[in-house]
Amino acid sequence: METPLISRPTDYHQPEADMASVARDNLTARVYQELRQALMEGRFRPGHRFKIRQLAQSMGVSETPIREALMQLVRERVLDMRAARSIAVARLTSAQYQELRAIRLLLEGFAAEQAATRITDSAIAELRHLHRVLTDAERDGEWRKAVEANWHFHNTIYRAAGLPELLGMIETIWLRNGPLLNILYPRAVPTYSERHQHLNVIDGLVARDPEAVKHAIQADLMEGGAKLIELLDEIDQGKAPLYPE
Amino acid sequence: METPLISRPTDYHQPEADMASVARDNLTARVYQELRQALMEGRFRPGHRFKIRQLAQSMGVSETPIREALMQLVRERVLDMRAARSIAVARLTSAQYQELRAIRLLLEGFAAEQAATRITDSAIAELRHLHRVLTDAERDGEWRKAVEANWHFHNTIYRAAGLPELLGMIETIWLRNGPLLNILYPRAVPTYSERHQHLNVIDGLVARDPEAVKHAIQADLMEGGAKLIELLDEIDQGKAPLYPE
DNA sequence: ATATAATATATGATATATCAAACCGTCAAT
DNA sequence: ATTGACGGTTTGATATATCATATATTATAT
Repeated sequence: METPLISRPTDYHQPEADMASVARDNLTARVYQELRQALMEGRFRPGHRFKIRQLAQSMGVSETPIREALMQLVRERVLDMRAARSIAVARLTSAQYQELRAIRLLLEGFAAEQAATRITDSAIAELRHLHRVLTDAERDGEWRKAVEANWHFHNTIYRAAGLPELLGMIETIWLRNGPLLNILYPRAVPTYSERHQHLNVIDGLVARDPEAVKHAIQADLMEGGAKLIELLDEIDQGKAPLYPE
Repeated sequence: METPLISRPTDYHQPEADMASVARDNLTARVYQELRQALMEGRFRPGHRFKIRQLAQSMGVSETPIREALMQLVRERVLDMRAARSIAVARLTSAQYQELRAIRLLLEGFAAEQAATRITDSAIAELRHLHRVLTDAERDGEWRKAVEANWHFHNTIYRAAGLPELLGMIETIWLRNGPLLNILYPRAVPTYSERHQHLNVIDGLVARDPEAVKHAIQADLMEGGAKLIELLDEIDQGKAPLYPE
């Protein structure tokens, strides 16, 4: 079910044999990054319970860095701590998803706007490639790959905005959406009115037209989320299961 | 210099004598809240270094909850960890302040808009009171009190929006501004073109006019931050000290 | 007296032991 | 068969010991 996390043993009490290992950065940060990536990739479902000792063993570190990384994800509301005895991947209600989407419209719209005048031609070329990966993956039903390519597409734009604080906030929201999106995507594949909004985004970037890029990004978020919200509403009302058989 | 944090001893290994103490919530959360409040109130300056052991002793708990709370604030960029050997209150450059302000214009503008149609009359009455506290404090040069009243004014509006995710993000940004704002406020007291924007905010709320409230809030942020940015630019260029005398 | 090496100290990072409460299963009573 | 009490187990919470490195201090050589 859940793919086990890669184990990266680094015996703290024994002298390090591997001299090549640069920047022995702390274990908490590594655990945090691994968990973050795993969650973004949908390797853990909403509601999946994490156990500190179990993770510690599977990642080959002690409980301390595990606990610290988990608590940081709890603070970001990526994980949820209920009943003071369970740490689990947060579930998103339809209302929460919609609130986050409203925030995304603002933040990602702004980032897109800023990117329009700063993005490089090579980044635009990368976007064309990523969009092709996305559509190919969707055609082949490779949902995980499609979700990943979509994120890379958006992330490439937002990075071009050159606003690190903004980028951090946007990434956190995507991370919170990750588990749900990966699970539900096959049942809520976006349909586009006529032309895929990504193409409008690219056109706007080529023209260095902030307003056009902003609108295309916002339209993309709305069109891409419409089916998901329908499905989420059904799930919230018990009409559809979160995990179909 | 720095006011010591209130010590709240709770000997974990001894049976609790105080039966009245409800909800023995965890120490990490308490430490986190205390630090957050202290930072919001400007009780620690930008650059102030925290020491885990020292805090542990002054707050009467072990190092674990202290460290955990600090690391969570680091994750939120309220604190800054440099050189892997020091945890300090983050310094904000003028560029960072301005980026955060651009984000605030969006988020707080949206929150204000939403609040306009949901706020209660009693909350509006509270706003009138808070604004009076603010102007009185400014008249008397009680800067800390003015900063606090200003935050309560804004927070009251944003809470009325009824959007918990949005509120959390806004609070985090204010928290990040807290230390700097409290230190620099006396040297960068906002001046208002003609009428204090808070009064326009209140008028807009009374009229339940989302657009008016949004514009007044955004104008308030701009006017309130203008002098601060001038000062920050001077500090960044070394023309003015961060801490005078 | 200055500069460099040696030593001591401080501090964050990690591992681990212990605690208390929640959880789970068993078994007896009705 | 259902329910409830009891005891063991699991699990997060906290405290603490130990480690490694950065920093400060002292000592020694020139």
